[in-house]
Amino acid sequence: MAKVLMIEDDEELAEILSEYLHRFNIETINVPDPFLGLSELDTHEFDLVILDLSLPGMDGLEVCEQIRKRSDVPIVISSARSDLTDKIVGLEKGADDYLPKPYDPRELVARIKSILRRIGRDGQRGEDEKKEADLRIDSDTKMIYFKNEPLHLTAAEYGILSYMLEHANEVVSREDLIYSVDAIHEESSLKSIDVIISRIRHKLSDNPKHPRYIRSVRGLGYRLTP
Amino acid sequence: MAKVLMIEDDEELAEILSEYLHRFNIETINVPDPFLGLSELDTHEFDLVILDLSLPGMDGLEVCEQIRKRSDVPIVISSARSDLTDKIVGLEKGADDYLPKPYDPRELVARIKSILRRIGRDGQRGEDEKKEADLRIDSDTKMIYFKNEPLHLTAAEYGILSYMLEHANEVVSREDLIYSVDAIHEESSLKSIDVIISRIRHKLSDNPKHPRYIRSVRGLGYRLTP
DNA sequence: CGAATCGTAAACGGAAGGTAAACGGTCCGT
DNA sequence: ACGGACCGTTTACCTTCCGTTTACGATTCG
Repeated sequence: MAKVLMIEDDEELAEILSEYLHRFNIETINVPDPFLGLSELDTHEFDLVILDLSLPGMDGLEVCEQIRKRSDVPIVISSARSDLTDKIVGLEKGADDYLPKPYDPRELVARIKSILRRIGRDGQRGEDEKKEADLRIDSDTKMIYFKNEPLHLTAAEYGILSYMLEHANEVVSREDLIYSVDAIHEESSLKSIDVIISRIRHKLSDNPKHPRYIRSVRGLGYRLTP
Repeated sequence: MAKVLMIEDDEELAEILSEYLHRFNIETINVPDPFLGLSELDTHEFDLVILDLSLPGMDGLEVCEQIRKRSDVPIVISSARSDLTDKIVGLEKGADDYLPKPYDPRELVARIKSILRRIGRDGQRGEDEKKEADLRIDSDTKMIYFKNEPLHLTAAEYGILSYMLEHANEVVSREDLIYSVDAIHEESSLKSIDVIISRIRHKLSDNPKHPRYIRSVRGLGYRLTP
């Protein structure tokens, strides 16, 4: 069941679409205004966003930007305006598709399915298909590979990353790290960890705003999801 | 196995009914007086209440109101009085059915089954199929799962929710929480709890008007049913 | 009705996190 | 031993987060 956030002020239309989409295994949450939509995005995860452009209180394209600022979730713009410029600007702001109203719901479904298929997140991840971790450590050579490319790490970076790989998916505190990693002196400031984490993130191209690999757990430490 | 609370001062009758109902997969707890009944409701969950109207110490209709005040549990009134006004008042006070004594136990069973069926909580999901709780906590990874999706919680939210999970189905006071949750300062206003509860409810998509997971117990605190 | 309680949006501010830059110790090769 | 490359550490500054308070509407109680 794919989860979709629909930001649409015409609540009746939203209801109809919701019902229709549900028949195609797409679950929707409807919100009538963009601020609600953004806060919804902050608290729940969605596979896709359907965004109406003519919204109260905020320009639709602005909403698009705001969404893109906090997540990479696919966006389908639906709009009564069908001028080329709107379309272009929308797609430039980060939308994945642009659907001029009125449209046939079937087209909407088709486009959604297509986008979800393309990015491989239709919400029904096959059976137990286990995809290989991007981060892997070779116990013989003591090298760490990222997407099968060897990483070039300093001693402290290596120490932290290997420790976190051994404790994958767990929250690792800065204290844990400072005591367990040889290349870091125990009497150092905890802030050193932050700096080295930052450097590792950079080498993993991990955007700290929306980290994929090393996410910080406020007040506790960091968690690695390899 | 549906769980039913029977408030009935004729203990012999209660015993007989209990036995009978048990044959139809209905488990009952008997209490002879209304105060015991209400406190039982505060501490345990029931699928339905059978309430005798001629009770010692409190008017039956008053009991009905009190029950309705703290829960939406279905109520079947059973009464020796069979005047129309009693019946009407009873149903107005929130009862779901009214059964004049004497009645055939078979009718009682039929009515109970009917009510449970209507609200989709007959307590017997398949055979021994264990209903999995929607909320689950993994203490290793410090994550709480909701319908098998990990929740993104802040420290205070996590603290409150995990505490309430440890005390599931009990009423937890704001004082308990403020004292037990690290992320909340003890000197804070109790109102902070309300706000964070509200945020948790939102993340659980729990409608506060008819909460499924976190219900407030006026004047006492909150109760979590995972 | 008024008073108490609850729900929650909004705003605030202290604390935590991100990271660039500077600093300084260690390890080289020459 | 000298100078420089390397890198762990500290500092400083900025941003973001989130617990808390406040305010107001809704609901409930007596």
